[in-house]
Amino acid sequence: MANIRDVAKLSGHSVSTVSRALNHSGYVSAATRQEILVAVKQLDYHRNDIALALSTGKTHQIGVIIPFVNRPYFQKLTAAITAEAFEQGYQVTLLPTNYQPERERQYLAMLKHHLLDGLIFLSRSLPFSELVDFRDYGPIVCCEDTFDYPLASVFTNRGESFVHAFQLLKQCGFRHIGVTVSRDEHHSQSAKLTLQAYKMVYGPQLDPVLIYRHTCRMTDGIAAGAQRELQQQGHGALVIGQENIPVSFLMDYSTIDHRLTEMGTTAFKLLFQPEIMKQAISSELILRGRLKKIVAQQQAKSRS
Amino acid sequence: MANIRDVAKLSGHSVSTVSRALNHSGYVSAATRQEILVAVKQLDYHRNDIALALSTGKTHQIGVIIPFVNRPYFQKLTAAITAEAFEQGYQVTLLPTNYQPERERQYLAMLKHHLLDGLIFLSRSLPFSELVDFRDYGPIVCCEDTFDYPLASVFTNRGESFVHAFQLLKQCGFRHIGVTVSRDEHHSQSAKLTLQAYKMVYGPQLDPVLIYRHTCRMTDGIAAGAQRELQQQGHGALVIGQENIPVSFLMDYSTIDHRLTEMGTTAFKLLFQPEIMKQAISSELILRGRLKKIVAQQQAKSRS
DNA sequence: ACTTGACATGCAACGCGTTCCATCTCTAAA
DNA sequence: TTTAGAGATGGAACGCGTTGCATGTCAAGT
Repeated sequence: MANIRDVAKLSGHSVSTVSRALNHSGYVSAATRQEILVAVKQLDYHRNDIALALSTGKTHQIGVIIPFVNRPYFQKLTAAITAEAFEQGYQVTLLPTNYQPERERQYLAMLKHHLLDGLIFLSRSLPFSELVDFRDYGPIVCCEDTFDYPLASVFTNRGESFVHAFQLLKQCGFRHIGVTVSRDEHHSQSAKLTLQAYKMVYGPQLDPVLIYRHTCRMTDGIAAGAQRELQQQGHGALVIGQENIPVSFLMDYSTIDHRLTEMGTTAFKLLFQPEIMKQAISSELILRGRLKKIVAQQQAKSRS
Repeated sequence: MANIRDVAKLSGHSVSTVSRALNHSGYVSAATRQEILVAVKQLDYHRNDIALALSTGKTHQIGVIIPFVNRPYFQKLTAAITAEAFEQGYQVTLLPTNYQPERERQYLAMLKHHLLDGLIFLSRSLPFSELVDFRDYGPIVCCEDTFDYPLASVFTNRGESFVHAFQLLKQCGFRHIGVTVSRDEHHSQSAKLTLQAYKMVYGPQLDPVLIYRHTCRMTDGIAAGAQRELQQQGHGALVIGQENIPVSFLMDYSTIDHRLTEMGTTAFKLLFQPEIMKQAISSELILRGRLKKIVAQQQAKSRS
């Protein structure tokens, strides 16, 4: 593998001139540049990006901390981040944690070591206070509300969306509501928000029997599974899912689209806009199936 | 950020002794090691992994070349590779291509530049002949049959699985078969194998009308979509999908499991086992719904 | 008493691109 | 004619961990 010194030798110019010629920085005469390019071609020289990273202190790599790589929520976010990063000349490294704090610490250390130019947390088990300590080593963005902590944050206000969904259900006359959660409300932000929203709309008492636990192992369509069960049992209940995943269209149930693509894109952008600290993304309730009809009827009624 | 020389100075030992102490290589007395560890703690020293990579020529990063990050086939494979890589102390960088040859070339160059220790192709648009040129720069593994090319390969023998599936359908008395393909059979290995298998079982003439084209943009469950349509139309046809994705269970149709997790794991392992060139993974036909019943009846009949 | 080798430690080169600083030329302005 | 400054180029340090080689000590073996 030829290096820049080989090119310098062959072309008869100095290393610094070669570097300038290849980076279009500083002064290099047209003739010299030409000779250098010839040598580059002849030796099939390509810059060693590791050396560059050591020299400049920038790796053009960002890390995405992700609990599980096989959950659609995270996949959608990752896809969006990757696309945006690519656009900007950055590479994305996936950093799976299984929610193990030790792994998260390990990845944070990578930032410290200049292995990464930035870090995006899709979710985390470490407390915000611990993340804050690493801000000095590089930009960190969290894909959730970081409240008063001085940590860049992009998030959909899921709480509001949930309230909205429950209100709609109430208006449509639904009285018995079940909710599914992954971890309990003290560990899962999602669970907390869901239950809070329920209580805000339906009042503080929710029958514990109607809280269903699904496992983190489940890789797709919790709502889809519920929908299937209910259909098979001929039960009259309907389902509202999340993330507008394809199966929700196929199985024709309503869903809350949290605009994850926009969220991912924004997360990447925030890495390099330290002046913006918090960015909210608004989500959308997509009506389908029976719920859609019911809502349409309601609207028709209220109009007449 | 403290570096190894700072630690050497503070501890009163040489840089090489510090390096040896931290890497548990060579001889270092217990007392010296202790003093060095104290200095390390005091300075909050952590090794700069970029410098390490430059020095050793190993980055512990492998690249996964992937056309689209949002397709379940690739996601499953990626998840498996990532898990195995993590296990072995490697990091995975996702390299999305959209099937643009230029991007693939760019990623291959990363291998040349020692930015990556290895490269896994989940799919590609470049010809094998071009990939072969890069073998000297680092290990490359393709997740498809590379035939006579000297390129490491892990693949499920999809052709055989397809033949098996068609044979089963034929035995069960199905006469009118439709197939779906993404790109035409000259560009898509998958399409080619599917059509070949059909012809092998049902004879050379397949009604062109029954070849359905689906788009690459479709992110999930082509078979699921078909199943849905057929059900809605009350059509008697049944569907066989691929990859055993969760929706196939939910919607209760049969599927061919190509064992992608095993495939991904194997792909990673092959990077560092240059002696193994080709590795086949056998797939499995999972019967569900009506097809399962029909096959069961057939078996009962043949037994009696 | 002498050799051998395990044990311990340090020096300096290496990997490689970038960039500050010094030097030199030549032209246009004063 | 002198001079400032643009234009061009090279030298060398820098970023930082690793490792081959040289040097030195000390105890066990002969």
